[in-house]
Amino acid sequence: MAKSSAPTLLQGTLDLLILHSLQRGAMHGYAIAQTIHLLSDEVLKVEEGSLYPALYRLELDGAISAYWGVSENNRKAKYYEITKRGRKLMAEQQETWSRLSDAVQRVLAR
Amino acid sequence: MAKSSAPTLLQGTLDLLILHSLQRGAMHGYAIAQTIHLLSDEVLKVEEGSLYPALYRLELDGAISAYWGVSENNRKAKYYEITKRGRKLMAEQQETWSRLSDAVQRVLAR
DNA sequence: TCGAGTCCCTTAGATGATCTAGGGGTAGTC
DNA sequence: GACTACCCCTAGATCATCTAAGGGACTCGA
Repeated sequence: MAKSSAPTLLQGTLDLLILHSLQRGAMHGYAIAQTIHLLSDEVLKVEEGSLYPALYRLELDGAISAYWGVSENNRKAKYYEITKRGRKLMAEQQETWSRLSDAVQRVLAR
Repeated sequence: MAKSSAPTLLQGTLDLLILHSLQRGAMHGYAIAQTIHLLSDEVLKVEEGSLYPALYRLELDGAISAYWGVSENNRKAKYYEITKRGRKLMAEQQETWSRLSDAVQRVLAR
């Protein structure tokens, strides 16, 4: 029962992190994972088996759109852009995240 | 796909919140849920269907121990106490929570 | 030129926390 | 006598994430 391995992500934050990354412009999946890893000072790690299904979900939902291109390393890569709907979704999720994480902080502080 | 209803809890924080609540002394389940609700300024809401299985898990794991008693309202109630093992677990989970939520904050701030 | 390493994508299946939605019993109050 | 608040329990579903696999293509050093 005791889960020994440290989690690499907080449940429920992946979509938000992805959408936030895409705000700076189109990126391919692999780069999104790297960006999150780096911007979090290597604390957060997005597994590929989590990332790609999440991208698929977000695309289905209309939050992002995809097109095939070529990466800086000259490899075929699927680029994602955030849509208007995606920006709205991101704002909502960021608001929710703030509300809840602040609430947890409050409880733990008392 | 679009989940419309606002979540009432951050996934992965329930055990931590419960253990933290029990630090002040023994409490019965119903009161734990109320405490979390109140201390979070009514933002966090613990459903009974989440709470009791979590208490059962924690007891199985040896993080808390239980005994039957009578509540302030003169009702039969199951009281829980945090164990030494539970305090250790709580410290670890609090550390993990801080690390990860800070990391999310960092990413979102950039 | 060949092998290793990195880059990039995909997917099936397992896992596990939480919620939904039911159940039931008891005490106090109108 | 009914109603409300208090208190506990559990089966089943849901859903995000991870594990673990597989594959193709480019680059660079030996």
